[in-house]
Amino acid sequence: MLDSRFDPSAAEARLYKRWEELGCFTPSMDTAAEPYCIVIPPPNVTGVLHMGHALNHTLQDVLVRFERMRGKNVLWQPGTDHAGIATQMVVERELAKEGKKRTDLTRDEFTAKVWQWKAQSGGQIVEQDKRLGVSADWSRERFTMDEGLSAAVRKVFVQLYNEGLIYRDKRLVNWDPHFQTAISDLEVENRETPGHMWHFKYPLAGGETYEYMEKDEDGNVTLRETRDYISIATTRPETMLGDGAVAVHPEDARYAPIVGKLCEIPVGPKEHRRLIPIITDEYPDPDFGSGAVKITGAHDFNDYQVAKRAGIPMYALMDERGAMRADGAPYAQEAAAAKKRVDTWLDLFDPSGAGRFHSPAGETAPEDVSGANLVPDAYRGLDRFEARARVIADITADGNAVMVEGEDGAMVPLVEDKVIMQPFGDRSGVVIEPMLTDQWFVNAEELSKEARAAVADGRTDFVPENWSKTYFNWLDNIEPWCISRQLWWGHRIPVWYGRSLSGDPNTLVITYNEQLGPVDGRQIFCASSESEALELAAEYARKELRLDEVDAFVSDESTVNRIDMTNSGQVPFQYPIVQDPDVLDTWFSSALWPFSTLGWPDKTKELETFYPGAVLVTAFDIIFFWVARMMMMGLKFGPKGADSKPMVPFKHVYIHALVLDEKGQKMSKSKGNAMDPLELIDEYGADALRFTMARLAGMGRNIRLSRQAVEGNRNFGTKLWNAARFCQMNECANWDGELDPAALTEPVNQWIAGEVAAAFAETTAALEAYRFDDGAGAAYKFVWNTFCDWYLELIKPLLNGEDEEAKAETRRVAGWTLDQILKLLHPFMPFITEELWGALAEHGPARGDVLMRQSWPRLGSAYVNPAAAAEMDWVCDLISEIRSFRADLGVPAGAKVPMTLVGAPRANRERLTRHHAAITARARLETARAEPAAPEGSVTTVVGGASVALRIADLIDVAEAKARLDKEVAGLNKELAGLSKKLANPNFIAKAPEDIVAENRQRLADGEVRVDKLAAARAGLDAL
RNA sequence: GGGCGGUUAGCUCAGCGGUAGAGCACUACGUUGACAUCGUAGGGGUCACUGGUUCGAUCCCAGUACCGCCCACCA
Repeated sequence: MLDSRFDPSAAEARLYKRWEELGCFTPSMDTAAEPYCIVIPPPNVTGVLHMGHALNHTLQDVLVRFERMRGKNVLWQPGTDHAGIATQMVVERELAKEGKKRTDLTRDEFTAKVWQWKAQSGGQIVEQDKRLGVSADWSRERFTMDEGLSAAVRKVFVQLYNEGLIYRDKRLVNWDPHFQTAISDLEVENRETPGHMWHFKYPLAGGETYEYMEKDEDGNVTLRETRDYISIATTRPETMLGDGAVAVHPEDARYAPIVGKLCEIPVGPKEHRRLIPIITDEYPDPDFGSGAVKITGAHDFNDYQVAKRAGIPMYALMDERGAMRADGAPYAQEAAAAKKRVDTWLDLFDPSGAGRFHSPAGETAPEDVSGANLVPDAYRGLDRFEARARVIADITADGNAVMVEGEDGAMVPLVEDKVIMQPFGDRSGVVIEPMLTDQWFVNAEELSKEARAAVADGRTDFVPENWSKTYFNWLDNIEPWCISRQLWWGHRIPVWYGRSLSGDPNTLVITYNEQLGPVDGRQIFCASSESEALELAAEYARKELRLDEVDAFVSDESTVNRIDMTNSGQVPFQYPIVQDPDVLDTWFSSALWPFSTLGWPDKTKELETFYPGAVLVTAFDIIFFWVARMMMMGLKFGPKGADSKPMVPFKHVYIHALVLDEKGQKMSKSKGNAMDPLELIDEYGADALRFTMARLAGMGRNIRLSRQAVEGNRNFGTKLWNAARFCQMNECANWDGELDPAALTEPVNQWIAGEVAAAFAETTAALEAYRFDDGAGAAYKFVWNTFCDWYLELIKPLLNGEDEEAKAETRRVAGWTLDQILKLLHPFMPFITEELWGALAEHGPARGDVLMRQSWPRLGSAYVNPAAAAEMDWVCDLISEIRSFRADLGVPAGAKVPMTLVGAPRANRERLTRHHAAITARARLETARAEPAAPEGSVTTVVGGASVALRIADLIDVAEAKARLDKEVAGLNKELAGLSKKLANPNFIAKAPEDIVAENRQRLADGEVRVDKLAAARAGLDAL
C-alpha cells in the first residue's frame, strides 16, 4: 500500500540513479528510428543552477522524454562553456585569497590553476541538473576547451583567416579597463547615468576675433558679439588633450567665418598648448550645445568616424587601465614637434571653402603621433575620473570656462546636469573606454548573409515566429565582430608572428606589447598548430631570405620559439616566431557547439546521425550572442546536406520567456529576489518545479514565478498520488497492458477511454507546437477534473457493487487509465510518475521496464465512443445541476432528498436507471425516479429539457427558490431576446455561415424550452 | 531615433471574428472509506480609449493614451 504522500527527497535520487544505470539517457542508435537531437545551451562552467536554467532545461527535458517515448533515437547533448572572463575572474578571486595576483604567475601556471579549479569545483551545475531530472546523455558531456572542440575552433579560425573573413585591424573598440581587454559590442550595457556637460572656450589662434551671431527662426538677430573663441560643450573634458579638431556643421552660419582657422586646446602648460583646426562635418547638430564639437578620434565612436572622414589624427591618451598615459616623451619636447606638425596640416587644409583636409592619395594627412606625448606631466598616471576633475579645475582657473549668471547674480561656470547614456562592461560593471587598438575581427556582415537567408526561406524557423524580426533586425545592421580578448583563459588565437623579412630593414622589428600584442613589422602565420605555423614560417623564410643576409636575422631573443633551418643544407639560422597572446571571445567556440560537440571536423557517426538538431531551446537574450552566430558558423562549416551546401544547425529555434519574480522583476542576487531552484526542489520536489515551469511557459516574453504556483503544482502531484492510492486500494490494475475499447460495456468506462485518447491528442499536439503550457494544462485538466473529479467518483458504486463483471471491467479500465496518465505526465513529472509506475507493480501487473522507456500511446478514434460520451455528459450535467440547485437553495449538504425526473425522453430515463447508484451518491439523493408528474412538495429545476423535481419544500426558503428561478429566467430571457433579434436580421440570415445560423436557432429553441420549464417550476412554487 | 511587444476577473495570464476562460485569491457549505496539499457550490469582467471594416469585433484595420523590452544615440 502506498503511503499517503509522495516523498520526493527519498525517491528522486534513487530513481535518477536507476535511469542512469539502465542507460536510459543514451541514444538508442536504432537506425530505423528517426533521430532527434537537442544541444543544450552550455551553461558557464562557473555556473550554478538558476531559475533560467531550470526553465530552459525543464523544457528541453520535456521534449526529449516525450520524443524518446515516441520511439525516436534521441540525443540530448550536454556540456559546459569555458566562459573566458567569468572563469578567469573566479580563479583570480581564489588567488586573491592567497594574496596573489594573476600576474604573479606565468601564463602557463595560471591556466593550469584554472584547469585545477575546474576539476575541483567546476561544473557543479551538472549535479544540480540531475536533481531537476535532466536526462541528457552525460556520457557525452563536452567542454568548450576540450581538445576536440579546441581543434574545431582552430580549424574554423584558420579557414576564415585564409578566406579573409577574419582580419586584424586597428579600430576603436570597447575596452574594459577592469579586465583590461577588448569586448564586443554585445558585452556593453548602455545605462542612463546622471552626468554633466561642461562648456569651455577654445581661444582662436593668435587672438583672432570674429562676429558671432545667433538668429531666431524668423531670421532676426538675437545675439551679436565679437568673440575670440569658439564654445565647446563636452561630457568628457579629460579627453580634450587628445582633440584633433573642432567640427561644426557646414551650414552653420555662426561659425562660417572661422572655418579653416585654428583654435587652441585650453589645457596644459600655456606656452605649449596645441592648436587644432576648425573643420566642417555633417555630424554636429547645430541645435545641440554650442553646435561645435571637439573631435577626439581615439576616445569616442562618433568622433572616430568624423576623424576618419576628415583625416584628423587620433591620439590615444589612456593606458589599458583607463588612466592617463605616463609613458610619453617629456611634454615640452613634444610641444615643439607639435607646432611643426600643425604647419604641415595647414598646408594640407583646403581653403576653398569645403572646410576639410585634402587627402589626395586617400591617406590620412597629418602624421600620427603618440597620444602619450600629449599628456602634460601634471596629468600623467591620473585615473580618467581624477584627470577629468583636474582638467575642469584648471580650465576654470584659467578663465576659459563659459560663464553664466548664477542664482545669486554672480557669474558661475556653465555646467549642465544631464542624463547621459554611459557604456558599462556587462561583467565588470566599470565604464567602458573606447580604445584605439589592434584587434581581430570577423567579417560578420559576410557571414550574416546566409544566416539571414536560412531563416528567411524557412530552413530554420523561430517559435514564436516574430522573433525572426529581432534576428533580421540585428543581422541587417551587423558590425564587425571583435573576437580577440586580452585574457589568459580561453582559446588562444592560432596566429604566430615573425619578423617581416622584406622591405626596409628598419621595420624589421617586432614591437611586442604585452597588452596590445605585436604591433609592427610582423609577418602573420595563421595555422591550426604551432608546428604548422613553424612550417609556414620556414617556407616564408626560405622564400624571402637570401643566403648572404642570413646573419642579420639571427635572433637574440631567447624566450620565443625558434626554428632551426638549414638553407640549402649549409648555413644554419634562426627565425623566431611568437604566438599572439590573445584569446578568442567565448562565443566564438559556442558558435560551433552544434557540430563541434558531435565530433566535427571528424566525420563521425554522431555528426551524420544527429546534425542538424531538431530544435534549439533558448531565451531571447542570447539570440544575438549565440543563435545568430551558430547560424553563421553552421552555414559555413556544418555538414553538407543534399544540395552539398552546409546545413543549418537546427530546424527550429524555440524562444522561451525570461523567469521573473512574482512582481515581474528580473531575478538577481544583488536585488535579493532570486529564487533558488534547488531550494524549491528541496521543499516541493523537482516535479512540482518542472510542472510549474511547463505550465508557465507560454508564448509571452516573461513569466512570473511564485512559490505559491510551485506549491499548487506540488498539490497536483499529491492529488495524482492519492488517485493512484485509491486505484491500488480498489485493486484497479490493467494486467496485460492492453485495452480493447470495443469490448467495454460500461458507458463510464467507454467514456473515459475516449477522454484518455483526447488528452493524449491534445498534449501531443501542444508539445509538437512547443506549447508547453497547453500540453501541461491539458494533462492537468484531464487528471484532476476528468479522472479524479468525475471518473473515480462515478465508478465507486461499480467498485463496491455486486456486478462482478462490471467490477472487473472497471478495475481494468481504471488501472489502464492510470497507467496512461503516468505516461502522459512523465515528460513533465518524471519522478512521481516513475515511482508510481514501479509501486503499482507490487500488487499489479509486472511492468517489464521503467516508465521512462514505455512508448507514448497512439490512441485512435476507436477509443472514442460518442454515445457513451453523450450519456456521461448528461449524467454529469444532471448531478451538477442538482448540486448547484441544492446549494443555492440552502439544502443542508448532508441531507439526502428524493428526486423525480419529469418529462424526460426514454433514453434519459434509461440513463437514470443505469447510473442510479452514481447519481444518488454524487447528488446526495435519497431516491431517483422517473415519473410522469412531480410529486407534492417538490421544487423543480431543469436539465436537458426535462424537469428535475426535488422534494425539498420543507428544507428551504421558498422565497429564495423563487428568487433563484426568477434570476435565471431573467438572464435567459435577455439572451433569448438577443438571439431573436439576431435571427430576425435578414442580413444575418443571408450572410452568416449556415452552421452559425443553425446553431443560433438551436440555442433559441433550447432556451425557449428551458424558459417554459422554469416558468412551470416557478408556478409550482407559487402553488406551495 | 529604429524595432518588438503589452493593456481581458482582486492578482498572474490564456483565448481570438459567432454564448468571455484558467490558476491563485475571495465567500458559503462540507471530515461522503483516495486526497483538507481535499470536496461542493458561488460571487467577480462596458476584454484601455476612439474611429473603421463586417450580418456580427475582446479578436481584424487605423489612430490615441499609458506600460514594458531590445538596439542605436547629441558632443
